[in-house]
Amino acid sequence: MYNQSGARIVIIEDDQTIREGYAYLIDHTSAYTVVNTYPSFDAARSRIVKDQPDVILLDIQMPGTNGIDALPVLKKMIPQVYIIMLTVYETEKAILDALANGASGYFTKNTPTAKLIEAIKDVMEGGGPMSPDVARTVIMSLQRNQDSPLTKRETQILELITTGKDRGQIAKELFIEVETVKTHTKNIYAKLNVNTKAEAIQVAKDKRLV
Amino acid sequence: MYNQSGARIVIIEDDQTIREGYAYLIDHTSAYTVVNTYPSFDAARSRIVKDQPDVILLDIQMPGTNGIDALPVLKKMIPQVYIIMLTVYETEKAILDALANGASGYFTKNTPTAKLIEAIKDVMEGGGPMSPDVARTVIMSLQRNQDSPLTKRETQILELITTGKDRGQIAKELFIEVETVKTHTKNIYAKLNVNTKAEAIQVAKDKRLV
DNA sequence: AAAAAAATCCCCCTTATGGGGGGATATTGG
DNA sequence: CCAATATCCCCCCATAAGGGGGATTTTTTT
Repeated sequence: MYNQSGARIVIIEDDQTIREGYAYLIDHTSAYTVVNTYPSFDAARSRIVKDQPDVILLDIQMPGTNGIDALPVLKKMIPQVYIIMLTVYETEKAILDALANGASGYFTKNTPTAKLIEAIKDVMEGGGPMSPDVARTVIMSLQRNQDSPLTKRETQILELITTGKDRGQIAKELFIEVETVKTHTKNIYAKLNVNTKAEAIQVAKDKRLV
Repeated sequence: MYNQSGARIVIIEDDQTIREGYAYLIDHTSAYTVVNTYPSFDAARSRIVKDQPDVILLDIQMPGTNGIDALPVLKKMIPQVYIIMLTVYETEKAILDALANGASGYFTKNTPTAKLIEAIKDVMEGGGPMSPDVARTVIMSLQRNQDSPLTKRETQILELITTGKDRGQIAKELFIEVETVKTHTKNIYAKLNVNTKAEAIQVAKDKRLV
C-alpha cells in the first residue's frame, strides 16, 4: 500500500481563519503536508493538479462554484484523489449529494483537528469517515419505514414497480398471474391513496416504503 | 437526555465464545450492563421484552430466524431500542438490508470491545457507528458512476424516469416539450443499449447512473 | 471561426400497458 | 373462528411508450 507519511493535503475553504487554522494544525501535528490552500474552487482550478494532492478538504459553501459542483470536476482532474467534505451543512440533501458526487468522507467544521487527521488516515486506508451525526443521517436515509401500511407481498411488488418492471415481468418474477399483480397494485394504490404508478413510486420513496 | 450509565445491553449471537466474551468484557470494562444473552433470536423472542434492553448487539447468521429478519420484529417489540449488527458478513447487500430494516450501527466480529463500547455510547447519543470499511461500503452504495455516458440533461431525465414520471410530467417539470423528452429518452436508450423504460432503470441502478 | 456535442422541437404509426369496474377462492395468523 | 392476506378471473378503454423519420438552435470545444 501507498505510504501515507507525508501525504499531500490541499484545503479549499473560503473562511481564512478556518482555512489557515486547519492548515497550520495539520501541518504541525501530523505527518501530513498541507501543500496548498485556496479560498475557492475557482481559485484552485488552474493550479490544483500541480499540487498533486492525495486528499482534499473541501468546503461546500464558497464564492463561485460550490463544493458539490466542484466535486465531479476535481474527481475528473485528479481521479485518485480522496475528498473529504468540511462544511456547516448537515442537511440530508447536502450530505447525500456530496457522497453521490464522489466525496469519501463528510465532517462538520467544528470537528477537532485530531479527528480530521484520523479521517485523512481513514480515507487513505479505504475507510469512509464521517462525524457520528452525519453517519446517522446517512443511515436514516437508508432506513425503511418500520410501520408501513403495506403487506410483505405488496411491499415486494411495489419494489418491483419501483424498478420500472411491468405487470408481466413482475408476475413472471414472482411466479404469479398478471391478474394477481394487478390486484395487489390496486390494493397498494388504495392504501397509499394514489392512482398511478408514478404517484405510488413517489409516495414509496417519500415514506421510505421501499 | 437519557442517562447512559448502566444502559441495558442484550447480546444475540450463536457463537458461545464470542457471545460470552463480549458479554464479560462489556460488563467489566464499561458502565453498561449486559442484562442477558441469547444464542438465537428464537430463543430471545419470548423473553427479550422483559429484559428492557436499550441496545441489542445482533448477529446475522444464526440458527432459525436470521438477524436481518429478526430486526423488524425486534423493532416492533421494543420500538425505542438501538440495534447494532455484529457479524462476519460485509457484503453490500447484508449491510444495506440491515440498515434498511432498522439497524443503527454495523460492525464486524473482529471489532475490539473498546470500539463496541464506544459504538454503544454513539448510538445512544444519536450517532450511527460503523467500522471504517462498512462506512466505505455504505458511501460507495450512494456514489454515482463518475464517468457516465450520459449528458447532464439525460441524467436528469433518467432520474425523473426512475421516479416513475411519464413524459408529460417530465416535460412540465423541466419546462420543455414532450417531444424533447422523447428525443432525450431515445438517446438515453441508445447509449445504454436498452429499449424500454424498465431496462433503462435497471441499467441506471446497476451502473449507478442515478 | 469552424466543428462537434448537446438540447430543443416536430410528425406518423402501432401496440402494450395501465388503470377502473366488479367478483371469487384458498390460506394464514391471531 | 374471523379478518387479513394472497391468489385468480373478466370487461373496457384511454394513452403512454417505443420505433421511424427529420430539423433547428444553443453551447462547448478545438
